[in-house]
Amino acid sequence: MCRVLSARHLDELNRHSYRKRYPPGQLIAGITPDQDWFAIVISGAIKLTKSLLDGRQQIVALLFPSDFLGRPFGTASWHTAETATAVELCCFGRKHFEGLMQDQAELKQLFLERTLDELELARDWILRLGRSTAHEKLAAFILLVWRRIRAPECAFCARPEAQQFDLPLSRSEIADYLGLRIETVSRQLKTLEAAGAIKTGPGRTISLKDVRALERLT
Amino acid sequence: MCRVLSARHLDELNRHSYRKRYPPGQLIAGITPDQDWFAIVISGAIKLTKSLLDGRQQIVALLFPSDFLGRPFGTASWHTAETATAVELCCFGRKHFEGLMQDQAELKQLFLERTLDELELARDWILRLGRSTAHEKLAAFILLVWRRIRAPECAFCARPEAQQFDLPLSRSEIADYLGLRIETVSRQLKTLEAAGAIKTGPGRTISLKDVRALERLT
DNA sequence: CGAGCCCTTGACGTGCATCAACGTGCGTGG
DNA sequence: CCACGCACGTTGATGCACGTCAAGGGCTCG
Repeated sequence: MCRVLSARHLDELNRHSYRKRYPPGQLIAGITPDQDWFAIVISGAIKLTKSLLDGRQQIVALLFPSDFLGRPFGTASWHTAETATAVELCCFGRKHFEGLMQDQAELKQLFLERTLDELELARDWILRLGRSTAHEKLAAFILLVWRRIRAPECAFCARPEAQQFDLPLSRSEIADYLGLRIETVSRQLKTLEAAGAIKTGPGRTISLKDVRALERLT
Repeated sequence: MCRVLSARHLDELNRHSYRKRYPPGQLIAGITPDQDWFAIVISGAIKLTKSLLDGRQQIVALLFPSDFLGRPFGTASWHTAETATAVELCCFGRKHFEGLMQDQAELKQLFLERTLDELELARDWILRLGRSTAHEKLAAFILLVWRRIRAPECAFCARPEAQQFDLPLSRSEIADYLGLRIETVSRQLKTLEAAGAIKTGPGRTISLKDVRALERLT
């Protein structure tokens, strides 16, 4: 945001924002049709999930630092938001943020372009879910996390060159993200490890051994 | 658009627009990073498809009358657009449309909200692809087409009460949309027919026999 | 009439789900 | 201290939904 807003506008924005912190695995209240706030992710990772009536559920998006959370303007956005790791948010009152957008064309423009980017990402994911095999999905997932974690917006997440990092999701969350079962996730990780592409550590640690091989798999 | 723009603005918009018609199954040129126009679908249906390097492809969105086609502002949107049926578009020069949006807050606001809706739809589809079985996918697809075809924006498509209509896609396109194979699509349609939910006619005709049953399947 | 699509139908194969058992680490309470 | 439960992950055996392969039917077009 610093790139598009003037110092004066940034000031105004900051005066009306407040920080919130959440522990891992916590439902973030208020993601309902009448949600009254709006936020930007400062650190951590957030899952947006949708589910069918019988309980099957699917993570439809992962949010990382610099991503927006919440839907201003209008109608229901029917999913839940839950923290995957510890999370810090920068929040605004919804009405207030909408007002700021109306006043400051640059802010609205930024939000619009981000939304277009999100749409593009969602459609990429549609391609993945519809047309990839289990190991392709896992390779894509690992690379996606790696890229987001090293991104400049994520200043405190990891050194740019780190080949080793922690996945922000548990096995069952990965399964929900990739449209698989947890056993399949486990087995495919072993397969990737056997192929020499990665090395799984204790907990959720993972080391990249052969990025090229992973990329070839996607 | 008539709802949000003043008569004067509508006039201005119209003066700078032009109509284009396409036959079925035709690639719509210019959906590339440097696309120089922008359009609204007047009639017909358009497929947006993405594909992997080895040729597997997936339809990531279907556009119906009143939907926007094209990405203003900035970066590449990497997919192709192809007509499914005969299509009529209302086009604008890209630069010109961007200018209009900057001048007329209501237009930009409309576009933003539409984009947010599209994002929501894309995520619903992620849930479908990740977590539904083949017949659930088909039931959902049939209902989706039915609803869009009866929608008020689609004034000339079908009578609101029509239980019989034509699918805008061939079997292999349906397969590409649902992440299935064409044989599976064919068989699942038969299953739905055997269950008394639909009746398949000649060509792409379909009649709904039991909407409730279809809805229960989704 | 034959060529080429699109669609259907059947037989068969396989990737992933399902079911079940077990190991591991961690907190809780006896 | 161990016993216990519990969440999480792994591993193996089995099953099934959907993919794959192959053949054939109906349609349109030259």
